[in-house]
Amino acid sequence: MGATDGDIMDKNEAADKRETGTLGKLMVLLDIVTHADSPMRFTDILAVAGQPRGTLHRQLGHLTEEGLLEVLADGRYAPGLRLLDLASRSWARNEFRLIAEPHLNALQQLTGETVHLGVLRGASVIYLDKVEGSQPVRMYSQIGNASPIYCTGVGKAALSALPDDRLDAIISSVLFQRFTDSTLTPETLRREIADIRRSGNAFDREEHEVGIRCVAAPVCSEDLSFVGGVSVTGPAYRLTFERLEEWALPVRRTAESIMSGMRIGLGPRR
Amino acid sequence: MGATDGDIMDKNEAADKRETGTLGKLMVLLDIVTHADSPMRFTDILAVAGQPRGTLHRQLGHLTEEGLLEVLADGRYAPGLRLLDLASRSWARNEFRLIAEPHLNALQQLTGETVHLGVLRGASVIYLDKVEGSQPVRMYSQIGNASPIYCTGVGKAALSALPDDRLDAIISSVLFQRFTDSTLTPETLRREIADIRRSGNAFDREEHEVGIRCVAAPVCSEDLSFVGGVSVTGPAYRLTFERLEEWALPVRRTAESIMSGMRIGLGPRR
DNA sequence: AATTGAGTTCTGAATAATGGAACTATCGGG
DNA sequence: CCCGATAGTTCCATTATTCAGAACTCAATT
Repeated sequence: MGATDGDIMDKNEAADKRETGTLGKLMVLLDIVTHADSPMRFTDILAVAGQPRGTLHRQLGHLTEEGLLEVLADGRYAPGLRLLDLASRSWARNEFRLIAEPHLNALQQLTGETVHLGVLRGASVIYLDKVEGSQPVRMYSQIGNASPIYCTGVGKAALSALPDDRLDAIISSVLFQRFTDSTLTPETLRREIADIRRSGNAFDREEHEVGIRCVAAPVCSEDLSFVGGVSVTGPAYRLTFERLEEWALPVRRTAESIMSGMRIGLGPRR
Repeated sequence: MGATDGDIMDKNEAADKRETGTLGKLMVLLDIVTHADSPMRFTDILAVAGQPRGTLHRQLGHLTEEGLLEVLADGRYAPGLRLLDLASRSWARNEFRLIAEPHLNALQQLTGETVHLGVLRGASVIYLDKVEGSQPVRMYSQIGNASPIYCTGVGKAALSALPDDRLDAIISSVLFQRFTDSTLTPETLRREIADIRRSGNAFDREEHEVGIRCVAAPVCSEDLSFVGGVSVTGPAYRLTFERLEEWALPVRRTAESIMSGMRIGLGPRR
């Protein structure tokens, strides 16, 4: 199982200067509960939320009332079903995903491996879509997942599309966790970004999970409102280094197709 | 393409007596935007939200700031990526889903058809999980989807587990849309519910989509904090009426296994 | 240049959130 | 059975946010 990262988008998320008032406070709670490994009791939340008991109680009540949280039989709080409902709609109609979909399928056909579309959010990559071969594998298990940016092909590809100031801001806000022997550090990451900018391709050589490699290429809109990447991922025994090189170009081509689709689909304000 | 229902959980959702203050108002907006077929301009939202311009502007600003909404290049509002992030976590750790998973897989193996786990939320069914055969079909396209309760096997199974008062409340709050020639009306639904209670199985005989049939059975926790169902779904040419009968028992067995798993997993307040 | 439409900013007044304390319920000993 | 904890809920005067509407900016239209 791929390590899920709990603590990556710390500062970028919270320390945004602007305030969102009541909503912001509630979202902090929602994050606490959804990030927990298992449902939390009132007191558990109280300990980390740093709010007076009365206040917390009302806030959790409101979140529950709205279906964003759920109270289990034993009183513990878990994420609510409304989230699934909201997300499924948000996913189904996502413009970028819709534009990319046919190109992702084509790339999957060509390579026979799993193809991903990911997008940068804060200091994480969120997988927007995934096209697999024939195996009946759990799909939701990836889509929507937030993954670290410094050890996934899509993440590094996305970073390479950013201007230096935003790149620096992100790199310094992330804490680098070591997943495998090959996981990058801030310094090696910077060097790699330079390579990616030159070649147009990012690679993941078992940097996140042993035995998993990928080739990726950046996909972004002109105004950088969308910054992400496409990738082809597979097991190391099939994705030899030659294979990775061989697919570098098709992946880049796919990225370009998606980008030109975005210009058509989003350019004219219909 | 299966019809997606926009307008089903009207009253139950909104007319809940309790107020959630600021959060409630913001969630209404979020619903408006996520329910829209395409991104909405400020003025579009203004028209349906019934809020003063200034107020709406700030509210949308807050939602955007939190990543729940996104502002596209042309200023239109679309659902934000944070929703995916929240939902993926909420799904991955959902207790009921985790308990049901192995049983769903077993049922899929046995029947070779697609197996669903759904749960009642308000007056809709939300699909919590789906196990398919070999076809590489889009999974997210179902999970999280809210479907009508009166014309899906899982929906009818779930209803049959409810006490009469809650059943009545739901039936009267839903507006029955006619999807196919076989779609039920409030009256025929009530009659069917009675059948389901007797036999333990719900069927969908092309009531939602022509050519699609299913057998389902109710799954619920003792305290009715979870009310849902499992189903086996497939094309009419494979799921003959004899087949449906043949699988009625295995589906019921699966439902029972899940329920006993829930008693073990949820009973003792660990 | 004048008009309309779309979006943003500002303000005192209205409303909802806050936090502390008091209250209740449940549990584990002694 | 009672005591003291621990856990969760309710209350209410105070305070901070949100509200509504008007005034304002900016662009496109005529």
